[in-house]
This record gives sequence, structure tokens and C-alpha cells, in this order.
Amino acid sequence: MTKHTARDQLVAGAADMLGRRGLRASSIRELAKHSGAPLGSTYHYFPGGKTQVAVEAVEFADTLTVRALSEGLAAGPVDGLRRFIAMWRKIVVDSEFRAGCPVLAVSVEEPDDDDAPLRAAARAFDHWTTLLAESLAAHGATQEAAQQTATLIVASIEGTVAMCRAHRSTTPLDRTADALEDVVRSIIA
Amino acid sequence: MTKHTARDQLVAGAADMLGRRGLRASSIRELAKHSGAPLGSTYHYFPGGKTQVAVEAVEFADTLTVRALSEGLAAGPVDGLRRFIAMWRKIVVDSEFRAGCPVLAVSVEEPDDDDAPLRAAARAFDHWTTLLAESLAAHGATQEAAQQTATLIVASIEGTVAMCRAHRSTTPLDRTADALEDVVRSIIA
DNA sequence: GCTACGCTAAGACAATCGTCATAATCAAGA
DNA sequence: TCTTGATTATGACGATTGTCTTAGCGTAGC
Repeated sequence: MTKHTARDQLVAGAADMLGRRGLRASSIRELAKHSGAPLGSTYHYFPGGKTQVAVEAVEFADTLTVRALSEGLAAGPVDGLRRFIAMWRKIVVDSEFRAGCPVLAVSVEEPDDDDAPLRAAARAFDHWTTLLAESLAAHGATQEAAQQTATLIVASIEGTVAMCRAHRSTTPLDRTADALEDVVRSIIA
Repeated sequence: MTKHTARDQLVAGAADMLGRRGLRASSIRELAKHSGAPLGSTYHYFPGGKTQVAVEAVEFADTLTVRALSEGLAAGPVDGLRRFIAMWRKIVVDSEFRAGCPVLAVSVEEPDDDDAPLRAAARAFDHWTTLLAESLAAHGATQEAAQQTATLIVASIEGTVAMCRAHRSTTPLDRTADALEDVVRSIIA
């Protein structure tokens, strides 16, 4: 067990809240309550205030996603895609269509004064896209096709998760999954 | 010139604010100021308060998008896709990567008490998806492929717009556009 | 002219926000 | 045991939020 357990709880809780309510709607007070930590502790662990919490929450979600994606891609692009989709499906279903992606949530809100959370989101998107593109290229896709398809995968899954929340159904995710698998297969053929 | 000019200004302004800041971060006061209307007027025109404004803003964006999409689809699926993408590219570029889709913005925020804006968002996604699927099916795609591809198009473009905002670049949109055009062409071949 | 009604101005309400003091409390090393 | 530093408790601050009320204004019909 690492050192800062309470701090880690705060970051994980913030990532969850971000995905559900968005950045502006997530208050430090509710985050503290939601994570079982006292309000005073948040400003002790995160002197940068709400902005720092948001950045670390986005990076936390990024790391989690990179891990899942890398594990899947080790068995090839199609398995990586499936693992990526399965991860989001679980999040959406387990939360009864209430949770979403913290990175997307940050990306759709205009920053107040500090760009840091938005830049962290851009880095996360880049990580995922690069990971996918490298795997596609390594399995026979051209550089151009690999980049295009990687971007398509990340964008469509992010968008589909939002659509699933609105529809309260996994149907969009099922359709996107099938469509993407066809695309990937045709690219690496 | 129609009757409720000030009211229409409010709705259009709300759609713009929603796309930029999200639902929770858009205040009625700033909406009024942004639209040049007095605060008192908002509750005169929209007795349902913020919820009603959000619903009408989403429906306004829906209508605008349906119009552009329909116009493009009249010349075939590829032209419809291009028109759809061109519309979002203009919004993103003209706003210097600050504006986004109001429908997506509403979809990524947990509703407080009233589901109405989220349900309006689901209807909008359905409109666009149905329009695209019907066009694809009418041009030779199977029902299944048409539905899958239509969902992929809507989801990926919504997601790509968010990615463009984070990256402050249109590169993701360019890549998604190329990838989607390939998919559409292969489906209706 | 006068009345009726759509619209606006101005302000108040409780609630919540991010942030920051300051003091109390706790755990572990000397 | 005593001390030191990390963690928490508590409460305050100014600002902003959604909402509503009440009073005033305008103009179109009679």
C-alpha cells in the first residue's frame, strides 16, 4: 500500500465525479464528501486548488486507460479495440449510464483562467491515439491509414459513450464497436 | 421578421453558450447579458427556467444540424457527410476552438433533477443518426451496415469536435473526415 | 384619451461556490 | 516522554448561482 491513501482516494473520486458531472459542476466540497476525506485535506494535498485536482484526475484516467489499452494491444489491434470498448462499456453499464469519460468532460468546457486541465486532456487523447496508431502500423496499415483510424477510434468511442448516456442504452456502443472492428480488419488486411 | 426576436436571440445565445461552457457553467444572467436581453425577460419567455432554456437550445441546435445534414444528403451520403463535417469545422474554427456541440455538452453532464435536456439531446442524436442511416440504406447499404455506420459518423464527429478543442487544432477532424469517407464509400459500393 | 397587457428594471432570497485562515489533533522519531 | 510535522476541524470571505416578486414602462386596440 502506497503512502498517500487519502490523496489517491481524492484523485480517483475526482475522476469519477468529473466523468459524471463535468468540471464546473464538481465542487471541492462534494468531492471531499464523496471520497470520505475532509475538506481541509483537499487544499493540503492540492495547494493548486481545483485546477490541480482536475489535472491529476485527468491524468489518473489517462493512466488507467493507457494500461487497459496496452494490455489489449499486446494481442493485436482488434483485441486492443475490444479491450478499449469493454472498459467503457463496463463504466457506463455499472454506473447505470451516469458515468462518462473525465477527459471528454474537461474537453467540452471552456477553461476559466487556467488551461492546465484542458492540456492534460489533449495529452491523454494523444496517448491513446498514438498507442492505437503504432499498433495498426505495426500490423500492416500504412502510416496515414493508421493515424486516421486511430483518431476515428478514439473520437467515436468518446462520442459513443456520451450517446449511451443520453439514450440510457448500450446500443450506440454496440453499433460503433461492430463498425470499428470492420474498419480495423480492412485496414490491416 | 418573426415575432419573438428577443426570445430567439436568447435561444440561439443559449445554444452557443452551452456548446462553449456546458450546461452547469452557463448562467441565466450571463446568457441574458450575452444575448443583450434583460434578466427579467428570460423568466418571462421561459417560465420553466434554466431547464426550459436548455431544452430549447438543444432543439435549436438539433434543427440547425438537421437542416444542414438534409441539404447535404440530398446529393448523396458522401455529400451529406461532407456537409455535416464542414458545419462543425466552421463552428470550431470560427470560435478559435472554443465552441462545441450543445447536444454533446448536455450529454456529458449528470442532470440535477429534470431529465428534459438530456432527453432532448437523445432525440437530437436519433434524428441525425436516422437521417444518415436512411440515406446510406437508400444508396445500397444493408440495414445493419447503414445503422452501424450512421452511429459511427455521429459519434466520431461529436468526439472529434471535442478533441479539436482540446488540441486547438483541426487535425483530428481532418483525419476523422478522411476515415469516415472511406467507410461510407466502401459501404455503399 | 384611456385601458390592458407584453415586457423590463431592480432587487431580494437562500444556497452554494472556491479559497483560505487558524486552531486542534494526531502519529511517529528522538 | 516530548517534540515535531503532517493531517484535520471549523468557520469565515466575497462572489455567484437559480428563482421569484413587485413595481414600472411601453405600445397597440378601443
